[in-house]
Amino acid sequence: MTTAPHTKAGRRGRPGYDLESVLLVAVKLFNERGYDGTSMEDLARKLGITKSAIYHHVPSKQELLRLAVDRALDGLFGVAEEAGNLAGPAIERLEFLVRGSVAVLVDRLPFVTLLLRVRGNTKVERDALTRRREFDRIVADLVALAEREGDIRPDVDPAITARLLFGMVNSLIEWYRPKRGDTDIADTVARIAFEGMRPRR
Amino acid sequence: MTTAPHTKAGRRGRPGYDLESVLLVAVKLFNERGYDGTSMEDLARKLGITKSAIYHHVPSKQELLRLAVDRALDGLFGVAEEAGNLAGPAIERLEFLVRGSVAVLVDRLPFVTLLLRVRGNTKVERDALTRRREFDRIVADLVALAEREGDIRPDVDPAITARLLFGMVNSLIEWYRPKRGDTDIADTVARIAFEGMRPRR
DNA sequence: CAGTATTAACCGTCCATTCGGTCGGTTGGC
DNA sequence: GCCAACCGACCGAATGGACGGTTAATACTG
Repeated sequence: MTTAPHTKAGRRGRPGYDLESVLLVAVKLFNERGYDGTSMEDLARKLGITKSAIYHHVPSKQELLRLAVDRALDGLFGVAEEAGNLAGPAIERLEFLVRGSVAVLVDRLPFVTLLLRVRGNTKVERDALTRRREFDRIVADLVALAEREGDIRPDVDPAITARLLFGMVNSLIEWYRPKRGDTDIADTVARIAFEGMRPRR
Repeated sequence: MTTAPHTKAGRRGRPGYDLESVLLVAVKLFNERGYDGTSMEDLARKLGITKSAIYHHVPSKQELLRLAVDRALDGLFGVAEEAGNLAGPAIERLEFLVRGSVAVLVDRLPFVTLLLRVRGNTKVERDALTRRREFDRIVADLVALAEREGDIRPDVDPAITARLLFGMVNSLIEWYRPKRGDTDIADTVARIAFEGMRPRR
């Protein structure tokens, strides 16, 4: 099945795909079959154009990947910065960060999905992993601070708590598919994470 | 860097790798670079033998993958069955299932890691995904039952609670590396999951 | 205990196909 | 007539896999 080239109106030149629309289809395909499992020929077929036409929009396959993961990382660092500028106890900033991360995850689902599957084979992937680890460290520091403030249980290594917390958050990419009319997923995640799985009494 | 062929003593034929030892190295490599990102030549180089020698042990690259993911799935279904045969409230069986899953995850870390990254490109991968979904359904049913018994908060869709719970559990493959002397990770996970992140009072 | 099967691991070479990518030329809407 | 989108032919390298022959251990036999 091919994807129709949805050209934005009011553009010069011959209508068809632009970089943005190519990227969207590419990322979707990368997520379905894996980056290495998707050939440029596969992508071309899906787009309904030839392989060489893709190279008019983007210089390399790696560049497609870079554009995608950067979009995810920029979103995550955006909320991390917001959370850092906040006042109040660490636990509240942490909850803000969790809710914000979920929002980014949902809003840029295909991009974050791709990011979280990067292995580190090439420079582009290693750079992405480096930035991602930076983000993880911000989270870990915040959890550690919240523990020192007495709002996170002290009998578990805060680094592990942070991992488990964002393990839960990041799992969204595996199963969450936004539907209109469903309750706010960020709220659900925050509730399970911060209030626990058991019923409140 | 090549891996030394650790032959078990008292075996017939020329010493060297057998299927098991090839599989171990292969799975490790698949996890580092991704299945599609690892060529049989890469694997051969790592093993210190030629590519054709690998095909003496295994008929295809896909078969290596099948062996690996089956080992993971067999482990998970093992504890699922155990949990099913248990008596007592659903919440207790669920905790048993979580602890058991963590144990399998840690014990068969490389195999489960590979399983959780399978995309569904080939028949082998689709079969694995089918079995995995079966396991997820078992978990979801158990969570739903525990909710009906009043031990899981009713204001969140049990299917989502199940996803988040095992999202947390499965995240172990991304960061947990067993070290001797550290506290039982299954216990830590169960505590965070069932008692929550906040301090007990 | 010598010699011979038997067994399993391994090598070298080859092959059809697919890979990411290049290049010069063409098409079609503003 | 400008310009972005696109085509088709092509390239060198890498891919998974096939195949026939070789080597080094143990097991069986007289």
